[in-house]
Amino acid sequence: MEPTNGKEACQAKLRASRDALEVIQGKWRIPIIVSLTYGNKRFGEIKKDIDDISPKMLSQELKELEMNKLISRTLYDSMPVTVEYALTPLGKSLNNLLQELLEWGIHFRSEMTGKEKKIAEVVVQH
Amino acid sequence: MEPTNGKEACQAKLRASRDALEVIQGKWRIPIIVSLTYGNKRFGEIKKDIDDISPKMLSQELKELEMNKLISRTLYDSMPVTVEYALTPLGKSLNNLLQELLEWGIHFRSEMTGKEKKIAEVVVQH
DNA sequence: GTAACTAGTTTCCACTGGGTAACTAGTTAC
DNA sequence: GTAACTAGTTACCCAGTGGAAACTAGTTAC
Repeated sequence: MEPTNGKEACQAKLRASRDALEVIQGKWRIPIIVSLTYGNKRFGEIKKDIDDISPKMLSQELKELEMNKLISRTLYDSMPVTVEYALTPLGKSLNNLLQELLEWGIHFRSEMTGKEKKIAEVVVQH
Repeated sequence: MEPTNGKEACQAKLRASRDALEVIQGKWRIPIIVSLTYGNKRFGEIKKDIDDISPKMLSQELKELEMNKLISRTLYDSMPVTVEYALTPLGKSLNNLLQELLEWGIHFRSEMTGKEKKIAEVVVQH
């Protein structure tokens, strides 16, 4: 990634990143999508995968993801009513992004373990 | 990405994604990093790139990013004091992730433009 | 003196992301 | 009847995110 002089290129990238972030941001959306990466799931199953999410937040974030067409919701009126959530093609198109995110998460953790997280010394140059 | 049966694999990915999110999350951090992708910059220059960020938030998020070793801060006591921010190797290691994020942002926008964002009809199956 | 440049800090306030807990509602099993 | 399963909803509360505006502080130029 060259430090190109293109001011417009930088602005374009800033716009694209903010477009993406608007949809993906928050504590729970990515984890929910990761969970659905392992097959279609019902409300309670996602809740079990991400055990510290509250039903309120899960419900709320599933609605948001559905509105943005990243997941689909299918209601089965079986014996006890069940609902199945699944990734749409658009949701599945997050595959590469998720892969990079996961790899970086692992990389970051390995870089950090054992290292103190203090502010680096300020370097004064004359 | 196969819907493998591995419950442990899913849990491992959930952990990795949440590790990464903890560092990257928020409205401003990714945009700041994108800006620094285009070369080392001073406070005022980043502010100019991301013109709707307040100095308070920029200062606060730069500190967080520095604490997590994603960026470095160098003070030059030149005529007017200047401060230069730069990506560390760890910050630069976000390259692939950023690339995927940007591409997905563009993809998402093109998928969405012209399409109404309403909740899909509920499909009832017997 | 005043203005302008640098890089922030401080205060005050609003919104909302998110947590907890209790509650709804329909069906099956006992 | 009660309990248990499904999938949520609702009400209340708090801490943190983020915005606006004013202010600090050191130096240079006029």
